[in-house]
Amino acid sequence: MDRFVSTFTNKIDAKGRVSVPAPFRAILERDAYAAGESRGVYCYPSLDAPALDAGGERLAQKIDGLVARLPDYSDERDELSVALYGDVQVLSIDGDGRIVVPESLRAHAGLSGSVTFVGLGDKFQMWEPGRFEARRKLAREKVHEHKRLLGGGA
Amino acid sequence: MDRFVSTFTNKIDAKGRVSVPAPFRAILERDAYAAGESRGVYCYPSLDAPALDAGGERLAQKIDGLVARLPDYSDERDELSVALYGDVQVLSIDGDGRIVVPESLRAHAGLSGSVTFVGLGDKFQMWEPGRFEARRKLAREKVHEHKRLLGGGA
DNA sequence: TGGATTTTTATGGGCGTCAATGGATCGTTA
DNA sequence: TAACGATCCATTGACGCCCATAAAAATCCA
Repeated sequence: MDRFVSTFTNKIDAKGRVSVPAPFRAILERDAYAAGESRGVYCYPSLDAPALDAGGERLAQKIDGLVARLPDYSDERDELSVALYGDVQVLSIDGDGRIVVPESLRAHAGLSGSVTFVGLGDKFQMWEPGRFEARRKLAREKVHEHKRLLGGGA
Repeated sequence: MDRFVSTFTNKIDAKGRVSVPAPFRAILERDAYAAGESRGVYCYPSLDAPALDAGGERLAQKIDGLVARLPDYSDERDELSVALYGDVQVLSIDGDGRIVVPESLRAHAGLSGSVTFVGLGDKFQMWEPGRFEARRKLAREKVHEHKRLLGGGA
């Protein structure tokens, strides 16, 4: 199973378009093909970061799974649905591998000039480059702290 | 199976007409075609929110299913039937993809200038934009609280 | 190994189509 | 005939689609 890895930074042009990094695109395509669905990127504001979460069909099905566990027409289901489906935007990839990020999403992540794509395994995130740099630095430090806990595995 | 996803906000004109977002329309059409039924939107006041629930044939059949589970002529069945069927309006979509929301429904959701369409998987809701924003915020907080319970999925 | 060539990516711009919206027309009915 | 509903028409702006250029990567060949 393919995973999103590495980070790439691309520009947003005057029309709000951004190229999805080619390696990510390849994964999305295989993913969509496997699910028999049309291509499309599912994108929503990250719950705990000034960034956007995104992924393909596999991610969409994961969300379906969460909601489907709850009984039809229950309050919990409606609430969860609003938060999960309601915030999701389906971005289509044009012939040149680009997407348009709507204003509402761009605002949440503070995106303007360029975007940093960050692979996270079964999904990826989109960050304002500056903010991501800060976050990455912090993450490095934490990893360093926890390194001994990992017990020299990989 | 197609799902209603994303949110869209459209205007209500002087005559009470609103454009149904094109992606939703596409789903409704496929849905109606699959069921061999004429197009039409089933719409009723949400039971637990100042909003309207709406959907196509698939939603109608789901409601049928809920009611059918209860024994014939039971009080529960009568009550549920009234609650679910009683307030349902079948709205027709005109040639330009618009529906007219009747006054009674509009009152329940407090709709006036514009409407926010919220995809919830197998149905969608129509909200007064301001109220929806509040609801969405609340829902996100709840999801955030329960995130670990959900197994870190989304 | 080094250099040349071909292929993929990223990015910018132009253009046609479709969706959203407002207004007009026509028919029906009270 | 006035009011309302349904169908049709027109405008505008957004979005999808195509092409052009340039940079980078991969490939090939001497």
